[in-house]
Amino acid sequence: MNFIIKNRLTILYGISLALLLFLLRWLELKFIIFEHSLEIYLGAIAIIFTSLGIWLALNLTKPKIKTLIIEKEIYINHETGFILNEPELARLGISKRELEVLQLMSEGLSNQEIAGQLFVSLNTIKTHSSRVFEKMDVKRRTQAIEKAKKLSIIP
Amino acid sequence: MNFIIKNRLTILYGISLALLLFLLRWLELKFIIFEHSLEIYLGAIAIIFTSLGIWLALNLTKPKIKTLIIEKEIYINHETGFILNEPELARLGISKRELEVLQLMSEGLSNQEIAGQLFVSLNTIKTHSSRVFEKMDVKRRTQAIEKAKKLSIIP
DNA sequence: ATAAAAATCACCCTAAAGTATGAAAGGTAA
DNA sequence: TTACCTTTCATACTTTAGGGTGATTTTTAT
Repeated sequence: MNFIIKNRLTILYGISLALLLFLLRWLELKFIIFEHSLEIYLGAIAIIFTSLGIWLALNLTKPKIKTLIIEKEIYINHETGFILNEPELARLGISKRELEVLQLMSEGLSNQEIAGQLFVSLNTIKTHSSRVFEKMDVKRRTQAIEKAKKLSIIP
Repeated sequence: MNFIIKNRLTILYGISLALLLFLLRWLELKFIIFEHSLEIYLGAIAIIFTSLGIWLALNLTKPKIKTLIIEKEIYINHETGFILNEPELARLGISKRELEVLQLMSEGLSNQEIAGQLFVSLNTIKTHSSRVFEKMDVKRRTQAIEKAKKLSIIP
C-alpha cells in the first residue's frame, strides 16, 4: 500500500500514457476507416502532444522558486533584565527601606516626594538618605546614584 | 527599438513557430515524395510537439516568488559602547558647554566642583544648569541625569 | 558688518539637601 | 531578657541647589 501511495504520480503517468496511445490508435482507425483528411489527424496529434509536453513540464519539473529575503531589523533593549547585586548590598549594610529611598532618588524624586510616596515624614527620608550616604561613603545623592548603578544595586 | 527589446520574447516565439511549420512541411514533402512510412512522420510530429509543449511550459510560466522574512535581532549595548544621540541633543537645543556641565553632574559632582573643573565661577555653572533644566523640562539635577541617560545624551 | 547664540559672571532670594543629635517603637537573635 | 538593628520622627543648623534678573564678552552665522 505504501508503495502505491509513494509512486502514485508515476502510476498516474503510466495510465495517462496508455490512454493516450489508445486515443491515438482510435484516431488512426477513424482516419483509415472513414478516410478523413490527413491534416485533421496531424493537427490532433500536434495538439495532444503539445498539451502532453506542457503537462509534463508543469508537473514533472520542480517549481521555480524565487526566494526574496527581506531582513527585518528588530531592536531589543536588554537593559530590562536587572539583577540586584545582593552581596554588595549586604557588604555595604544597606537596609530594605534605605534601598527603596535610594531607588526613588535615582528616579529623580525630591526628598519631599519620596516621603509622600512612602507615607513617611520628610525627616525620615533625610535620615535614611544620610545613612545611605554614610554607608556608601559618598557626599551627595548624585554620587550615591552613580555608585549604586555601577555596583548594580539599582537598575 | 524599445518595442523590439520589450517584445523580443514574443517575436522569438513567432520565428520559432514559423521555422517549425517549415520543418513540418519539409517532413510532409519527404513523406509524399519518398513514400516513407506514416509512423516515422507521426513520431517526428509527436516528438516535436511534445518538445514544443515542454519548452513553452518552461519558458512561459512565471516563477513562483517565495518571500522569506528573516528577522535580524540587534542588541543595543548601553554599557560598553556609548553613542551620543545628537539629533535629540539638537532637538533640545543643548550647547556643548551645557552638555559638559550635565555630564559632570551625572558623575556626582557639586556645582562648586564642576566650576573648579571647568575653571569658571559657581554662578556660571548655576546659569548653565538652570538652562539645561529649562531645556530638558525638569526640575532637579537628578531628573536631568535620569532623562539624559534615557535619551542617550550622556553615558 | 551685524544679528543671534553661547558663554561668562554677579546679586539676591527661596527651596531643597544634607549634618548633627536625640529619641521612641518594633522586630530579631543570642 | 538583653542587646542590636531598623524604622520612624523631631529640632536646629549649615550647605547646596535652583530661580529670577541683568549684564558683558566671545563666538558663530547670515
